[in-house]
Amino acid sequence: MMEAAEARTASEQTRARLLDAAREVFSQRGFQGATIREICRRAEANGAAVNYHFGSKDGLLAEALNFAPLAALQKANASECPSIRLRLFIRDFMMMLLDEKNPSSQCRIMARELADPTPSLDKIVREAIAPLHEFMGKLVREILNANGGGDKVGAAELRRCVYSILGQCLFYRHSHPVLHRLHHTLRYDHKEIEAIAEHIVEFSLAGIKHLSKK
Amino acid sequence: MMEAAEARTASEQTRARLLDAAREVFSQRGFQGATIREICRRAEANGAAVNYHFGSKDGLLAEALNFAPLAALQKANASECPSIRLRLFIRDFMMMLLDEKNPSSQCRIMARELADPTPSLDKIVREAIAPLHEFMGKLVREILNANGGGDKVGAAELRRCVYSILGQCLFYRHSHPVLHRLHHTLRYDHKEIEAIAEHIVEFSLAGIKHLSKK
Amino acid sequence: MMEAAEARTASEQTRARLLDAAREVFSQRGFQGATIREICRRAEANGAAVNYHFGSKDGLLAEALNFAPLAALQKANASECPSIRLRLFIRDFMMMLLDEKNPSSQCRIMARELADPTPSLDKIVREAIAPLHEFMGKLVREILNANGGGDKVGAAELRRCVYSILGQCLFYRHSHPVLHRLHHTLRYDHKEIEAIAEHIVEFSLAGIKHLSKK
Amino acid sequence: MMEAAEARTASEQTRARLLDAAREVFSQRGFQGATIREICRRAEANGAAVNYHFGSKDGLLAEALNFAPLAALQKANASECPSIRLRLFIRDFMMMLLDEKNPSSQCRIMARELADPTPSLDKIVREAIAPLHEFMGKLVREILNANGGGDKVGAAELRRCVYSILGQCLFYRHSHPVLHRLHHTLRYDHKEIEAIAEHIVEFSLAGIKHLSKK
DNA sequence: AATGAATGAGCCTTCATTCAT
DNA sequence: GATGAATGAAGGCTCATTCAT
Repeated sequence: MMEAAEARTASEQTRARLLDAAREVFSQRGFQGATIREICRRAEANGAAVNYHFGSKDGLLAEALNFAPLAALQKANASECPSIRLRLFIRDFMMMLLDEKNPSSQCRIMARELADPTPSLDKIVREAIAPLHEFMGKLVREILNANGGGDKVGAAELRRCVYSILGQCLFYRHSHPVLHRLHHTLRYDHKEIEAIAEHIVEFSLAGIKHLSKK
Repeated sequence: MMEAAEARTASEQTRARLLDAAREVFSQRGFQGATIREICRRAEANGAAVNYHFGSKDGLLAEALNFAPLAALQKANASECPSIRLRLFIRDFMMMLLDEKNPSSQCRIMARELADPTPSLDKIVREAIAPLHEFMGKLVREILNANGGGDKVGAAELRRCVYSILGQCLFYRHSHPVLHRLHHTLRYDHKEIEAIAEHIVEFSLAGIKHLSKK
Repeated sequence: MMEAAEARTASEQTRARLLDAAREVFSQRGFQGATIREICRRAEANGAAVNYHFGSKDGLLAEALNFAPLAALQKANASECPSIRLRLFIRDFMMMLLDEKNPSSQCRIMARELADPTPSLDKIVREAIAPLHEFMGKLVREILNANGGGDKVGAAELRRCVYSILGQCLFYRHSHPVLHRLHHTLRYDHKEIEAIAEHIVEFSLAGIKHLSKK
Repeated sequence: MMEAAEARTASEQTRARLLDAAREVFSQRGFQGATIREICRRAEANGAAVNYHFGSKDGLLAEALNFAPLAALQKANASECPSIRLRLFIRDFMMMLLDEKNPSSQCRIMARELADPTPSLDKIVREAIAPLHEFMGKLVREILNANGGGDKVGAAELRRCVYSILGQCLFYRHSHPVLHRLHHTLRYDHKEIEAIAEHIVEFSLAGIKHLSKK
C-alpha cells in the first residue's frame, strides 16, 4: 500500500496508486474477475488511466508483479548450516505468504495464476518460481549430503522433496478459504505462522532424512 | 459421460448431458472462465437450457458437484493397519487428482474453488472436505498411536499433519501449470502417479513418526 | 426498406430490419463511421442484436451486401446488337447508381469500400466486380469486332476501355458531394439520369470506335 | 517532406513535421481511420501537439491541404493547341494521382474526401476543384471550337465532357484497391501511367469530337 | 510555449439471464 | 415443457481533447 510513498511526480504517484490497487484487486478477485474500472476507482484514477500507463490489463498485471521480496528471502544466511537455513527460509516464506498485514499481495496473485494461468505465468515461472525451485533444490541437496545420503537420492526424488515442502507451505495459502470455514477461529497472526512454519520444518526434515537413509 | 446412460425422458438426458459438459468445462476453464454458451454447445442443448434446468450458472455448478468418488476412497480397507490404509488412500487420491483419463473432473473443480470461492464452496466444504479432513485426522491419529506417541500430539498439531499430507497431494494438481513449464517432459501417467504417491507416503510417514517421538 | 415486408417469423423480421438499417447507415457513414448502436436504434432492436444475428459488425456488412440487382443487369437483352446492349446496360446501371428512390444502397456501400477497404472487399470483388468487368469486357470486344477492329486492340487496351466506361459512370456517384456543391440545382431525377447515361454512351462508343480504327 | 526545410524555430519545424505526417497518414488511412496518435508518432511530436498547433483534427486536415501542385498543372503550356494542352495536363494529372513516389499525397486525400466528406470538403471544392472544373471546361470548349462544333454543345453537355474526363482519371485512383485485386501484376510505374494517360486522351478526344459533329 | 498526464465519451463485444411463444 | 430470440449490463479498449504545469 505504502510503496508509492516516495514517488515524486504526479504521474509516478498515479502509476504507483494504480499498481497498488491492481495488486489488491488482482489478489482478491483474480485476473479475470478483476475489472479495470474497480482498480481505477480504488486508485482514484480515470478509467482510461490503466491503458495510458500500462497499455492493457495484461500490461498492468505484468508490472504489478514484483519478485524482489521473494528473491530477497533466498539471499541471506549463507553461513548457517543447511537445516537452519531451511528453517529460516520457511519461516520468512510463510510470513510472506500468510501475514495479512504484509503488503506483499504478490504471493496471492501468483497463487491465483496457478489456478488460472494468464500469459504472465510464463514470466512468473521464469523470473520467480524457477529460481525458487533451484534454490530449494540446492538446499535439500545440502541437507541430504549432511546426512550422508546425498548419493542415494536422484534428481526426480530431489525434486519431489522440494515439491513436498512447497506443497505444505502453499497449502495454507491456497486452502485458506477452506480452513477458515472448517475452523472459524483460525487467524494467521505471527504466533500461528511461527507454529505452522515450525511444523513444516520438523515434518520436512524428518521426511528428507528418512529418504537419505533408505 | 456414462452417467446419463440410464436416463429416460429427453429432458433428463439433456440434464445429464449438461452436467457432464459443465464438469468438463468448469474443470478446464474455472467457474468464471466457463461460459454457459460453451457448456450448452458441448451438451448440444439450447442456450437457455442451463437456466431452465438449473436456474442459474451457480445452480449448475452446485449440481455438477459429485462427492461420491471422494467418499468412496474413505470407505474401503478398514481391516488393514493404518499406515497401509494411508498408503492405499494416497495412491487412490492421487490417481483421482492427476489421472487425465479419469473422467472425475470433480477434484479439478474443487481445486479451482479454493482459488476462486463461489457460493458453492460452503457446500463443498460441508459435504466433501470436512469429512475428508476428519477421515484423515483419524488415520493420522491411529498412526501416531501405533507408534506410541499419540498422547504427545495435540489437536492443532494433528491437524497440521493432515494439512502437510493434503498440501503435498494437492500441490501436484495446483501447480501443474508451473511444473509443466519447468519440466516439459512431465506427464502424469500411471507410473509417474504411483511414484509420486510413494514419495508422499514415505515422506509423510517419516514426518508423523518424527512428531510422535519428539 | 421494404425488403423485409415478406418476412414471416419475428426473428426474420428483426434480421431484415437490421439489414435494412445497416445498408442505410453503412451507405451514409461508411463502415468505420457507422456504429452498431445507430443501426440497432434505427432497426428498433436491442444493442446486442447485431452480434446475436450476425456475429459481428463485419458479419453484418457481409450479409448486408446483395449483388443480385447488379447481376440482373447483365442478363437481359442477349438478342440485341452490342451497342444497344451497352446503351441499355449503362442506363440501368446509372439508374441503380444514382436514383435516390432506389432502395439499392448497395452501390453506395460498394463505392465506400473502394475508399476504405474492409475484409469484405475481397468478397465484393470476387462476387460482383470481377463478373461485371468480365461482362463489360466481352461487350466492348463485341463492339470492337462489329467495327472491324477487334484484332488491333490488345487485352490491356480493352481493359482500359472498360475502365473508361466505369470511371465515367462511377464519377457521378463518387463525386456527388462535390457536384452538389458546384451546382446546387443538380438533382438525379429520372430525366437527368437518362441524359447522363446518353452522354456516357455516346462519348464511350466514340472512344471505342476510334480505337478500333487506329 | 522537404517543405519543412526552411523552417526556423523549433515550433515551426514541429508544425511542418506534423503537416507532412498528417498528409501521409490521411492519405493512407482516410480522415476517420487516421489517429492523432499515429500522426504525432510519425512526426516525433507530443501527443497534444496537433491540438496545440491546429486546434483540432479537423483543423489539421484543413491546413494539411495544399492545392498549389494542382494549380500549377493548369498554368503551363498556354501557347499550345488545346488538344495538346489537354494531353499534357492529363499526363501530369495522372502522374500526380498515381505515382506512388510522388510525395504529393494531396490527391489521395482529396479523393478520400469525396467518399467521406468532412467540413474541409467545402474548402477543397472552393479552392481546388471548382477552378479545376473551370479550367477543364474552357479547355474542352476550345477543343470543341477547334473542331467547329462549339456552338452545338450546351453548358450541361460541356460539363458532362469534363466529368467524363475526370471520371476516367479518378477511376484509377479510386478503384485501385479493386484493380489490384483483379490484376495482381498491376503497378503504377511511369510507363504504365503514360499508357493510361495516352488511352484517356485518345478516348476522350474521340468522344469530344463526336459530340461536336452530332 | 509546449508537453506529459489525465479525461470522459464512445466503440465493439461478451455474457447470463429472461421473454414469448 | 423447452427453445429461439431478445435483453441490458458490463467489460476492455481507443480516441480526440483538455488540463496543469
